[in-house]
Amino acid sequence: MGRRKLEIKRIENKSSRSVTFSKRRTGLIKKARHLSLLCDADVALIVFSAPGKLYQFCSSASNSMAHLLATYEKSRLEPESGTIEGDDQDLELPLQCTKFRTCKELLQEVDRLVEENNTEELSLTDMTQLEEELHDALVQTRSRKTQLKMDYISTLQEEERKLSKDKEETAKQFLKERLPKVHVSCVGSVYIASVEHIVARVDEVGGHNDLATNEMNSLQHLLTLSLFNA
Amino acid sequence: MGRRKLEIKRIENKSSRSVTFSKRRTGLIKKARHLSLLCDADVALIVFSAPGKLYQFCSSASNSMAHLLATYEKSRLEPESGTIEGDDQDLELPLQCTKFRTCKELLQEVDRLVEENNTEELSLTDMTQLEEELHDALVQTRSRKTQLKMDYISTLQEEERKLSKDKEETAKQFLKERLPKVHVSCVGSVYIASVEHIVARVDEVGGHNDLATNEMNSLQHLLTLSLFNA
DNA sequence: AACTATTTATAAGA
DNA sequence: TTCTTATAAATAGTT
Repeated sequence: MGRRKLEIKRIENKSSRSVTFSKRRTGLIKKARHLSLLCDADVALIVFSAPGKLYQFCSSASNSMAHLLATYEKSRLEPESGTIEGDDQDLELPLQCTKFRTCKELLQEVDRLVEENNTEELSLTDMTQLEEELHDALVQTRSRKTQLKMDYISTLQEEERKLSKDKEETAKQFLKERLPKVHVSCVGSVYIASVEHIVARVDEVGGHNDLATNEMNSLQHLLTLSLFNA
Repeated sequence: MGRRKLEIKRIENKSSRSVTFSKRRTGLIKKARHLSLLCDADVALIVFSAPGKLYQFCSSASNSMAHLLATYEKSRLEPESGTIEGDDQDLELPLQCTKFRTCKELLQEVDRLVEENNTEELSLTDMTQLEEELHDALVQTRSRKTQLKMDYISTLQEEERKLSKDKEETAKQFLKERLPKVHVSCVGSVYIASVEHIVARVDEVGGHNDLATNEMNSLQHLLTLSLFNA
């Protein structure tokens, strides 16, 4: 939408790329805000410019970007819901990468290629292919590492929920001992509803964070899995 | 942009809200993709519909949503860079919340309000105000909890970087022992560059995840901080 | 930073 | 739901 139709591919001119980035980023964040306001949706948007500067938007429905991301992490553990757009390299890479199940096998492959071309040069094509395969393995490894971190976050959250429940009853008892004065003075249901609202809220506040040592150990286990075990 | 101008506020009609959500979500994801393609930017978009269904987009520049989020978490630890749009409740709440530094003080405040109005009702306004303050404290607490998790992720990542460095030299030595055959057969600089590229990449692959127990303990410390200590 | 000719997105209607 | 179309909104190239 402008003076002429623009092909959707990388803008080579650095200056116009930067101007377009600025304009479209603004527009995108605006549209994200409109979507969340109009449709009561929860939206998080993260943009890194090519030079690596961060821009972000998060709808007010969630407390913060961090909170929304936590919700996202929880939800992605239930893969039945939701759709995914964009490049999902996991769909493309496994075939190539299964060749290199371990770092050892990868190095053996290097050996094999070198030995095959004993006195001859390893062709540039061979090297490029190998480089690509290494890159793919690297991508997969990073993805796996990140996945492990995400999994751990959900472990944390589960632990947290358990502890919240433990404290729930205590907190409820505590407040109920102090609030009967309010109940006595209430003549309608409005105040009682308010008080119970507060009790419910304090229950939520009551659950704070902690960690069991055995959870720690299981994480350590997860994270010491060896490379390429996708 | 349609038959008439639309006010940007929640669409009350459920059916048109749903239709609008569907259309605008599609448009938003399309624009996110265009921004990433045109401007070489890295974009992550997460949308939850009001009923809680997840939709997401992630640009191909990042390996995956998980990878981009990890990058995001890293970058938000360097607060000098980037801008934040959307509701940042941290900017508004601290003044009100400092009143309730601890859960104990909060409960004392409930006591005080109840005693002030001994035989009289606690006014609805009082209750609403108290409710708001409790809510604010809750929001702040959640935000703090999430921040602690984020901090821990960066601790993980730092530990990981340290271990990567330790393994770097080992991996480099290992590959250099096996690759001289390639160097010998190279007549130009092209192949050497390729080989060194691979070495550099394998260095990256070499650094895999692990955890020191003392890091665990320090996390446990962080997460057992009491409520309302913002 | 503005401007404005065009393209693109989409609200309402079919 | 999906398509159509009138109109609003975004923005590419220009100043």
